[in-house]
Amino acid sequence: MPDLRLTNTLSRQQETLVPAERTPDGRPRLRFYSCGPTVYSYAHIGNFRTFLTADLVVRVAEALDWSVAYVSNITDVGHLTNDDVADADGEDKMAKALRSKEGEAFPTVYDLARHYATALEDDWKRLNLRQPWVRPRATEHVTEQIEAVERLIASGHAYATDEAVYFSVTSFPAYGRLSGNTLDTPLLEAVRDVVVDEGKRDPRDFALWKRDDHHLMQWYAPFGPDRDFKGFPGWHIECSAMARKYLGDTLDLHAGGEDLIFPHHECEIAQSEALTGKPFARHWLHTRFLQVEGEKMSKSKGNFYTVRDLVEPTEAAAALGFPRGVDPLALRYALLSGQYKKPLNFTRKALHDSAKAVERYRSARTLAEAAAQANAPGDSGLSTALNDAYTRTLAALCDDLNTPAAFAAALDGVKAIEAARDGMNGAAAQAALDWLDRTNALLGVVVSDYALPSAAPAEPTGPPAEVLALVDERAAARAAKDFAASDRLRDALAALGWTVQDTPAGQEIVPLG
RNA sequence: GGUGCCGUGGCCGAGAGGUUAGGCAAGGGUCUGCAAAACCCUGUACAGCGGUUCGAAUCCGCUCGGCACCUCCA
Repeated sequence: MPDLRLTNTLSRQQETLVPAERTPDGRPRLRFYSCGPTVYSYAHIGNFRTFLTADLVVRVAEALDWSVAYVSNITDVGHLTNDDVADADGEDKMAKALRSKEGEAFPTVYDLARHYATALEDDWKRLNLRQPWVRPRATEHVTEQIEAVERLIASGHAYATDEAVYFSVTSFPAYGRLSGNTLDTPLLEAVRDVVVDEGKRDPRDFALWKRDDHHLMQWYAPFGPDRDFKGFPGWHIECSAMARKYLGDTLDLHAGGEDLIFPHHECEIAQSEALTGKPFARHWLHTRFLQVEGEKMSKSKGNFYTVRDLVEPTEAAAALGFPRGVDPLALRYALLSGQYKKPLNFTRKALHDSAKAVERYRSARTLAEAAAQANAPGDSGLSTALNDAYTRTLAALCDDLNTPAAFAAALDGVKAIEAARDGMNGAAAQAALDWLDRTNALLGVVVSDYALPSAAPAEPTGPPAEVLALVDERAAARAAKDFAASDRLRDALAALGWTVQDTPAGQEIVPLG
């Protein structure tokens, strides 16, 4: 088994990921936490690029026969748009979403959060991501967060003002180790010094809890002199609390988008390590941003896509050349087509390329299934080439999740199956199916693990009778070698929206577009 | 201003001091009534300018361009 090497943001170098713990039967046990989204709207494809990075780690770990404890949270507490400002004038994004046009459908923020959390899980399945072992929600772990804050206050790492509880950054000298924004960085102080709270001791301190009895979500917390601090938790503390609850004091791996390096992950490290005295995560993995057609994805530029925008038959999908919606596995392929540690340019063309690639896997599978059915005698001549392709695919993924190299290696396997298409005996077909399963376990682009949600467009039930009549007529014309008539009929079919192709098995009709 | 990262052929995207990445597109061919599909062949790229080296896309410096974070953000 190859080593799994990943770039560690802490050292900015590739390091071999070695789980600290083993299961009773001696397998490595990976403790892995991946930051999920705030559920105030539908997750976009950039979010999913990050989740796909985590998904690959899980798949590779499974292929290496590790036991994987994979936790991916949902942030369903609305946090102020300015995390350091403790006054209640700032509006949090969940509250903002509730007041938006889409938000009118929801009676409360809780309903809104529930809706978008469900949507996230649907999209998760559409893109064929592995389910986490636990998907904890911030609102269901407020007790754990309050306990963590209490302990931080007790140990002198945090203090309460009239308005909030802050983590004292100077009490944790290693602050800045992850991002490079260390305590001697002069502007960190200047930029964060926009706080109106007079009681804040250092402008760089960040909030663990905010007192706010107007916030849409609020809980009683025993902070402050009167031990009555009705309010809501700071953004960073939820991950520290939930990671610790499910995975213990020290994680093997913690992942997220590159924007989380600072302040979110930096603050998590400070809180967690101040709390436990132990290293929080041994390895940090961050996914670079996705761009669309060479530009930053943004709603104002019209290049902002959610998964459902592309997968369902929407105007957005049609504008990209997919009137019936993009094959979810093609979208998955496109989002994996670049290595996580480099920016990826998501383009219309890349999406079309990906759709073709996914189609090749699918047709290889069809070929193999047919040959398995026929089950002609003979030895498999395919096993060696396919085993080699698998080994190289896995090796590429172990080399810092090098997905382009992995896809290149896997495609060699597809080619081997295509080349064997006519002479494939039963043994070769079994080898092909086996290889497709193993490769699918690694990359997830051959078939989905999930029955697609009902939103998946139903395939048309077949061509209408008039089309079938023309096809029959054309078969007759071809049999009579009346090719002029045959070509006229092909044009007639095209006018009805169908393409006809001649294959060794006869005519094949597919809808245009 | 600070912190971190990137710039490869028509497009997407690996590689990383001396040996073909790969895909898609394009051109040529085989096959087919014609198409389609499939298969075979073809491209010669590393932002610019200096430097180190026998040798640099790969190391160093500068310049230009882009991205992220420093304020909610995957």
